[in-house]
Amino acid sequence: MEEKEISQTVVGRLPRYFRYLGELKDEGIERVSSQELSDIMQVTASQIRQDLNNFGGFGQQGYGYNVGFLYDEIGKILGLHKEHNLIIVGAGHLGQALVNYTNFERRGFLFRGIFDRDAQVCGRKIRGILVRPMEEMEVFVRENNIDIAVLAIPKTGAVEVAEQLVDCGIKGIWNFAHVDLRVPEQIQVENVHLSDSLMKLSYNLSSRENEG
Amino acid sequence: MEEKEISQTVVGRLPRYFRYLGELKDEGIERVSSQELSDIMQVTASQIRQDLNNFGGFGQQGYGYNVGFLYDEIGKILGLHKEHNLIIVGAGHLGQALVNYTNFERRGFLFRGIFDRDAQVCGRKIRGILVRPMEEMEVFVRENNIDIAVLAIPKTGAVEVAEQLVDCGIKGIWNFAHVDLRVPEQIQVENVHLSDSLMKLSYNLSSRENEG
DNA sequence: GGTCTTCTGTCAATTCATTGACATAATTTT
DNA sequence: AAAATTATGTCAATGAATTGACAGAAGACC
Repeated sequence: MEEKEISQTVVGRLPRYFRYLGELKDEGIERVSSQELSDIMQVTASQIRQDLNNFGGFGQQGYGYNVGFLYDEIGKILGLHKEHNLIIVGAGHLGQALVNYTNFERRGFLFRGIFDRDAQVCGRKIRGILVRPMEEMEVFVRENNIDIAVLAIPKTGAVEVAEQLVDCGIKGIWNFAHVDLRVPEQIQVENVHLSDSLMKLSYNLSSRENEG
Repeated sequence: MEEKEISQTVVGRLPRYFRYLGELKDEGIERVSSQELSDIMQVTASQIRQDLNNFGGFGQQGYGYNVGFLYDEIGKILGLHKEHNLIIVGAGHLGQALVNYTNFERRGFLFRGIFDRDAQVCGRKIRGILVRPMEEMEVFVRENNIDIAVLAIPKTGAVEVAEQLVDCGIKGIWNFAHVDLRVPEQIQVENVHLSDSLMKLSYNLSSRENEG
């Protein structure tokens, strides 16, 4: 169905377009040109046109882009028109924080279950969702049509859990564990390596210092 | 002091090198060649050599790289030999999760203060650190030599808080708020846009489906 | 100590990403 | 209705990142 392979560089920019278009929409703005967007978003107009054209001609010469239409289209491209069933593995501070962040649900990412290896934590509820023992995970994933697993556990054990998840048919893993997962290529992994991000900031702080 | 500007693409890979070298070091391995690292890390040996050479000749022909030495050097490049004083703005679930994640401290990122606009939350302690009202933030930053602020607040208000932080001399912002901050160019901003990351995963899941 | 092997640092080639330019289509103005 | 303006989609040019290739330095071996 997809004509050409889209680079991850482009994909990485889509959510930002989506965000800005959502804001324009909320402000009641109906049309926008690549130049106007360029001014707002601080990227070149050429890049915007190039990026959007990967997915089709959404604009019209002499008019620009219809904000609502483009917003919806990018939403579809990002797969936000479908619902996703998620589980969280790891009910620690981070896992809890993610469950409690309701914006994901608003975009169709529905937390269906939470799993933790700690028996003390199991049985508790977080935002109304029961924390279950790890042993129940595989059956739960199969029975509840779960497509995304959020890995909010320490790196020890993350590889093993990822393997289990792959075995019971998960499609994607949102990985907060500080380790690289080796999974079959049809499984999508999106890493959020917080310490890497902080180190990058640290680098930029020092390099700035050294410049003077 | 820096000879040439290093691209953010390269900088973004440094923490990963650092992580793998740390693991090798922990395993007691003393030397490693770019080819061996290449096999472990799944990147080309050429890229590894190219990346490292941006910062100097750390290796030796016929020998490879000394793991311990290279680990330390990359640590220094990343600025991990210095301590950083951090504050967290926003004592919600995410802010708490970050404070409770002790690995940052281990790398020299020290949480010195937590701030929240909610009077109900102020006065509480999180991992021994007092939550203070926003009004005290500016003075606290100045008096405690804070260089990094972690923005763990909703996007409403984030821009304003960022401005305050810049005014009282912060050097870097680790931004978890879902908004782009406009700050003077000497201030470093590192964004962690979780929903963007999740949308990227969502895109890759759908595009994979469409391929068949 | 001489020979062989290993493996870096670096240059060149290639691939990928971004920017600039413009023909042309649709809109707006008069 | 014609002229003027706007702004896309796309091609070409430029710039950046990645990969490949190899001279030559250091280590390993005999």
